[in-house]
Amino acid sequence: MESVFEIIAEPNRRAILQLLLSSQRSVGEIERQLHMPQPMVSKHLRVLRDAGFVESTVDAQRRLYRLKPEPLREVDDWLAPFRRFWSAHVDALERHLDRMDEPTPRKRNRQ
Amino acid sequence: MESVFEIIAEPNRRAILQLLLSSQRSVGEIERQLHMPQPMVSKHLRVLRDAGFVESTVDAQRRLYRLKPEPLREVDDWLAPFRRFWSAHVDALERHLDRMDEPTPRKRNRQ
DNA sequence: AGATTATATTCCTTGACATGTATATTCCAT
DNA sequence: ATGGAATATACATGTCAAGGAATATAATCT
Repeated sequence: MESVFEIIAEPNRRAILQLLLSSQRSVGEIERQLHMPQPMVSKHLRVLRDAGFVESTVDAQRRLYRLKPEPLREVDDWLAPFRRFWSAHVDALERHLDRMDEPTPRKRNRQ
Repeated sequence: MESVFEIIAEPNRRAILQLLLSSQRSVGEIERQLHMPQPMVSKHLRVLRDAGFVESTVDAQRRLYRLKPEPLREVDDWLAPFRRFWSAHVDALERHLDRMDEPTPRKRNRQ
């Protein structure tokens, strides 16, 4: 479980991150708002914390978790070169790129 | 294997998508450039095609695969609300949000 | 101190998926 | 038609992580 991508592949973890967008939360709050069993919340938070997505603060018996979104930058960076592709005239751009670096210039049938 | 996030969680699939950024490629080209066995390439391409990440064109015995990055938009959209968090003054923003929606206003020790 | 609340961890099971090997399919060339 | 190249599929295997149940740890309150 190293990759940032694997970590956000889990829907519950994404839900937790989204929940933390608005404010920090205790484990119990997350548990209630997302309707997940408490051990499950703790386990996902552990993964998120180890990967640097969240950090925790002690408040009595509670642990308050807050967002630390730096790791998401890696996803954003990976995504960057793809953005130009969905910039409206996708088709034109696609075809332009396809003309470069033709493997074998031959007749070609659309499937 | 429904989720866009799960699909790009696989490193080889991300590599294929990145390779297709510059130009369309045949399966054999992908195989050679990424040093992956051919069945593996075909299988990952199958997943990517089913999910709408790529489309294929027939060229003799070859299949040319090209990028179709629309599904990545979902990732980009999900990422959007997090972007403001890494906008330089992360700390200030964090603290601001933490002041809202306090669970129980009590003394709080930094961990 | 004992009871209660809040969170973390351990153990176990199960399912999903990536990979490898082998084989099937399809198309081209001679 | 036969052989070979390119790609896809089928089958078997191993791994890994998510999920559930139970329990451990830690802090609070009376």
